[in-house]
Amino acid sequence: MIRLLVRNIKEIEVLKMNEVRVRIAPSPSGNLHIGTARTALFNYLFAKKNNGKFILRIEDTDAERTSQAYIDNIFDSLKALGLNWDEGPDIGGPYGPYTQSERFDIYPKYVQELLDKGFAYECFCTPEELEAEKKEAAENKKPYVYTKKCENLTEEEKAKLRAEGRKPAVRFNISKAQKAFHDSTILKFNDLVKGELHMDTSLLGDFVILKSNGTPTYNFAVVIDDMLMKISHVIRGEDHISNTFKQILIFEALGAEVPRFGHLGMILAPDRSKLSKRHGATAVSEFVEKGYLTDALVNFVALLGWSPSDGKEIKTIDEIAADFRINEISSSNSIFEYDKLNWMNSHYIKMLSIPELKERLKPYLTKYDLSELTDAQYTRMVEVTYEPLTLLSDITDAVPYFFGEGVEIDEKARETLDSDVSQDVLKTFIEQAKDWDWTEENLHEKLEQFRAFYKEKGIKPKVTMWAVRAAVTGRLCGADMTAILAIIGKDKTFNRVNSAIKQTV
RNA sequence: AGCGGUAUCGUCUAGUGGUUAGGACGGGAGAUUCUCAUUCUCCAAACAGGGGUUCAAUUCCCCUUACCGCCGCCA
Repeated sequence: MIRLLVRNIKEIEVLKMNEVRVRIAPSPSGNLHIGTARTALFNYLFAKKNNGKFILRIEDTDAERTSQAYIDNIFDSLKALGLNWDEGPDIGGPYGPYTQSERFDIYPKYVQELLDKGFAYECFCTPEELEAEKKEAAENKKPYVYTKKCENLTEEEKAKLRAEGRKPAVRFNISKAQKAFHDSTILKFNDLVKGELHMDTSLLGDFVILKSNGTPTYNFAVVIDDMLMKISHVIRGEDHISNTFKQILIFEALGAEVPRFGHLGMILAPDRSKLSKRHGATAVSEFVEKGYLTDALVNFVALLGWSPSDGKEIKTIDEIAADFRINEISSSNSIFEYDKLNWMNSHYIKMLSIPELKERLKPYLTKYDLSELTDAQYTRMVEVTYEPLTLLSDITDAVPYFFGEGVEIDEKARETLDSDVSQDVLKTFIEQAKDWDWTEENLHEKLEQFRAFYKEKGIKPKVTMWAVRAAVTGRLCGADMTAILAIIGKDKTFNRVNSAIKQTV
């Protein structure tokens, strides 16, 4: 009985060890970047698919570049995208804290362990000395690697340097770790998306793991945190591949289980450079402000590297998760093209219900006085204007003629109004329409008759309507004319048409 | 410079040792419509180049080229 229990516990332990735990670890030195969002998405999808945990960790070891506003932005953006985390700074979890700056007292212990095991050593080189070495390497067109000058300092030498007031940094001894755990200088690992990756670690310089100010560097803090948080799979951008080799060695030096790694291709701007401000929005929050729907953003970004097995590209995040296989992700870079995102966004806008649209459009209608319209009129306005929208914000410029008394006439409309035909149409319109019953249903019928009336005179329906449209809306294209007239009402219509009619002496 | 990675229509991609190399966005043409848009139909558009291996290569191997990334006491 007891034996059975022990066995069960062991099995549970094994299961726990095998539990999928992934993380997204943004550094709060900016708003959540769309590329980071994609990495987060793939981590999230992988976790969901494998019944694992998705963890958020804030990497703020560099205090100078960190700000609370960025942290908030990261939280908000991730939430808006629907990438809810199971453990994180705000909600805690079994392996917290989840903010690196709050973990600073954890790291020294492991630095000491590495020091004790001989996998790390103190380095007293000054920034100036290092700079000189780098410069020399560059002049000789040699790749720069740290000289290991401080590797074998004696206690006396160290004491002397300390007495001079020098504060040491701690460097990781790559060759020692490599030798301890591998037969050659070649380090290999099997990447989840790229397959086997290898690297000659003798080409790597001993890197700093603890800065002279006592704070850990990224490469070290990441390993300690991933180890302590029992991260099973590290999915991140391929710009981290060279870090991965260093990090694997630290895991090994610490006697920790090495997680599995997967490296994603990068997202590039259309000019194949890094996606930056000059290409437009880069932060998720900027896209949202512009009127992109987070569902569309998620769907679009998932398609950068991943493709659905059934060929249907429009999918919810849950559907994508169910269909997600990390090894099927494309390992090449992909270009962020707005064309498809825009198409997808308009598609998602069309899938929104009218009540939902009415609410979501409101932030983009603040320059108008919505109280001019009844709820029924506003509903109708939305119904007849939402279809051509690419962005929610497009609504702003699509609806000015529903508001205010007069209307601004654009150039094309002006030209149209100036023609004799248009003037004739408008005069006739006033004459006929004054007796019309002003319901949309009736207007539809009357306008049809009105067009027929002119068609008999050889005037195309298009031309007839252009005159009315130009007078009432000030432009040549826009929503359904019948609906427009019904919404703005008879008085406004007449006022606008009348003011478009030239007064002849 | 060194090291690592990637290479299918313009873009995102599917796919296979023998296929008319498929889809989506974008582009073009047409239909519908009071306009713009929507919607629908149709069309054009790709295996980077050179060597191998093989009866057969877009697919496997090598080289070249191009592009991306990394070479911090940044993350």
